[in-house]
Amino acid sequence: MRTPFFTKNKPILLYGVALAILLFFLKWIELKFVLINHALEIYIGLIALTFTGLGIWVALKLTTPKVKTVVIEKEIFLDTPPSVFSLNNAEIKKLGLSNRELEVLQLMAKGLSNQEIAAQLYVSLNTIKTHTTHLFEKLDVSRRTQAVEKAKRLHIIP
Amino acid sequence: MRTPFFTKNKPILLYGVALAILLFFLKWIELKFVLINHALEIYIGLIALTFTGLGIWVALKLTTPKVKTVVIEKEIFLDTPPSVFSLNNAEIKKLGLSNRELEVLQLMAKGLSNQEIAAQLYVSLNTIKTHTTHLFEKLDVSRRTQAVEKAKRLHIIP
DNA sequence: CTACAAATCATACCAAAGTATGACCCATAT
DNA sequence: ATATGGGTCATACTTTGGTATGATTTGTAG
Repeated sequence: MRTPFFTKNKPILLYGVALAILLFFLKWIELKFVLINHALEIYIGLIALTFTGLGIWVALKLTTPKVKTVVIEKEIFLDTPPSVFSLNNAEIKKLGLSNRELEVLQLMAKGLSNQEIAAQLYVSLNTIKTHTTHLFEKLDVSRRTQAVEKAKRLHIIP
Repeated sequence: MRTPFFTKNKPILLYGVALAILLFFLKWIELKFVLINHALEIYIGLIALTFTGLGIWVALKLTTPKVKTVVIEKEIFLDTPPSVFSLNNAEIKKLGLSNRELEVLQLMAKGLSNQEIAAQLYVSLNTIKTHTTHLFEKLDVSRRTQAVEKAKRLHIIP
């Protein structure tokens, strides 16, 4: 990033100009005061005062400000936690659920009856009953509501 | 809170002492330089330099440090949205669910049988059956799995 | 006071869910 | 070739769930 010369050295240039003006001013004062005897102390006092002020001004202009970094934590709420995909597949394998059993489980979770599930999958009611029996054994439950609850808890189904 | 006098005015006292020392120093230089003709410019230059330095030093000591505050917003993702309480209560009122019906619904969602729910609530199986019938009417469903699914969808239960 | 909703319980019946057992087909791994 | 596991289906039976109807009690709002 290129910073223009003037902008970058502004304080220094200002200092130079101010110094030049002051020197002229002091030369003028000198001419006035050399005529008056015993006025050297006042002259020096004025110089001291002026340059002290100049020093203060320069210091204030040149000091780089301290940077204070404040980190504000902004909470963002998500209703879909991004960790759903890896876990469920692992659980399905661990439980040994077959494809068909998984399909039945998903329809079961939607609240469908065995009859409705059978219609959906174009198989007989008895087949669905067999699948549900196997499902309950593998999930270690005895009722469909428990199966759905456990499956959701294990992130097998959304 | 009481700040000790010395600690509070330390820079000012230091300035005073430094000033006193400098004045003595300058007086000594003056005695030396007045003997040399045309040395006034050098003398004044030294004074100017010295007091500029003094001004800078005083400024740096006295000024409260400039603080530039940089605010960085850090996003934190949470998976529990806090908007669950107002909505469900509104839904419960809208559906006209009674306290007891809600209790039954919650236990139902855990996968408990009517028998188990009855035992939990210390009432008879028939009572639970009555509650579930009312629940199904109000939720406009015909099976417990559907009731649980719908209740979760409406954020009535976690 | 009374009308009403909530909560309780009962009896009876039908539908759905769940269990047990056995059988068949088919692809795949041993 | 055969053992294995997934998927299919059936029969028979038990348990649970759900519906219908009616009754009692209690607290509360009009």
